[in-house]
Amino acid sequence: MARSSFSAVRKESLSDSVYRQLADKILRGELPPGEPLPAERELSEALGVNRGAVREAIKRLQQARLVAVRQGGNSVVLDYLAEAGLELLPSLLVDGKGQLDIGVARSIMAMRSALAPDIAAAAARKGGVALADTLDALLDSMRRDAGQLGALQEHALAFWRRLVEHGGNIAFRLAFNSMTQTYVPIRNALAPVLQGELRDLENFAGIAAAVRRGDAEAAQRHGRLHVEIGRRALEQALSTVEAGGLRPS
Amino acid sequence: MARSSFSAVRKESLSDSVYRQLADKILRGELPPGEPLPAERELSEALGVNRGAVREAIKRLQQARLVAVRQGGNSVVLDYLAEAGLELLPSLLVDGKGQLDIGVARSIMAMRSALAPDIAAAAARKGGVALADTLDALLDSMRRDAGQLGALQEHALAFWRRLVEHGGNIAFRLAFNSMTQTYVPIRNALAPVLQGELRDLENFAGIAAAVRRGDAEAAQRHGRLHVEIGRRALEQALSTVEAGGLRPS
DNA sequence: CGCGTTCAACTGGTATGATAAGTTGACCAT
DNA sequence: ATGGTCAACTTATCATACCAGTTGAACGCG
Repeated sequence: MARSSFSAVRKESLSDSVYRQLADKILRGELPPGEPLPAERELSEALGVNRGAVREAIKRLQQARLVAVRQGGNSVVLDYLAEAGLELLPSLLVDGKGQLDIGVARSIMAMRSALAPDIAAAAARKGGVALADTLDALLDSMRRDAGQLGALQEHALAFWRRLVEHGGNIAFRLAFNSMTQTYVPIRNALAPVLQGELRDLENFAGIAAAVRRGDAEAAQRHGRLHVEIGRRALEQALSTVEAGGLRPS
Repeated sequence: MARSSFSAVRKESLSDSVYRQLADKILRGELPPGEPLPAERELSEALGVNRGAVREAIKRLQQARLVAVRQGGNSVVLDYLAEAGLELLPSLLVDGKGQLDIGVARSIMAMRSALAPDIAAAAARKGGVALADTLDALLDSMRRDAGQLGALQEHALAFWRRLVEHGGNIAFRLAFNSMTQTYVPIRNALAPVLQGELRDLENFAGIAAAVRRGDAEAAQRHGRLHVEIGRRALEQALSTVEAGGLRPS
């Protein structure tokens, strides 16, 4: 019995489609910073949709800081490298055609390496025994499903989610959300690459034990060792492919 | 002669206003997760605006992952702690009434402490002499404006911006953007608190020198020492006020 | 020529009302 | 209990106005 023989039918609204098209053009550089966007009326005619749909899409581009809008003048494209927030990561990692950007992947792993140790440390400071118990339960699940990479992956993600939920740091939590949303679409392609990290139950256990003792420093150390395994593995995998391009999911 | 005796006139569109109102209700917990949003027609009537404005606002809420929308049913409020991305930080730090959330401020400083060292390290690896030159120029400006906290603050922000621009890590860069957008609205209130860090030209110089040598480890060390100054200072300031509440700008 | 004024032709912002399409829950027949 | 029907919701989309701010070229005055 497969985990999901069926997948949700995709339903994309018109404004979603318009947003994706415009965002993709901007992120690919086809619409460079400073370039004025076509008028809403032009766009709606060119795309064959109502002007309301175009306006909704442009409002979202504005929120993502991809364009600046002002009444009376055309909307202009902004420099997303200087303006956009972390929520843009998923669109940057895999572009409109499903191609994976290796530089972005490297960047994400580096950021993960920077944050994960401190997430573990914060959890150790604030989590307490209750958190340690749920972490131990997850460790049991990991040991039970040691052979199934996909299951291990889910458990690992849940492990980190617990840590970040109980660390009391909302910035870490939001950043974790952004990174998770980037990770999930490509997790199947990533599982074999990260298997060394996924099977590193030693540091998972080390973190759990450190949380139980309230030992922030130990949690930080185990966290750092753990994610470095994955970072190195991905680094090696990327440098061999470097131009091939993995496919999401 | 003040730096800016005039400020830009604020112009908020109707949909912006609707968005802020709804987002504030959600972030304050007035509209808890799972709660269905009023129908678009109800909202437009209650707020006295046309339905298009409401729809644009809801599209933005959807993009921020504050609500889930599906045709035929009411939109429902999501749990932003579990869904939203880092771009939500500014709205969380200072709420609709301009009150500053101390826990959020602490979180941000912790995240800054986690990222800054690695940002400096990445810049040292990739920046080269060209970056070092611009950093030295900024150092000169800092020494020249040593007495003016506001100017120092601008220079420090530019210093870090240069580092993150040349580190070649787009995740760091986007996260930096998100944090900067959080920082700017309250920077005037923060300047006196962070003055110890702003006047720490020693570690700024250390980072610049490390960049010139391509010494990532030294850059990381100086970066860590530097931001820890500010983190400790804010920690102390917050624990004394703890319930007072600073005002932005 | 230089410089401000005017104004028509843009742009986005708001409003109204109609129709299509999907969801929900009560009701009913089997 | 199960599944079908249907009316009353909801959001999605559309078309067409008109309001409001920007822009640039044409104009006129010194």
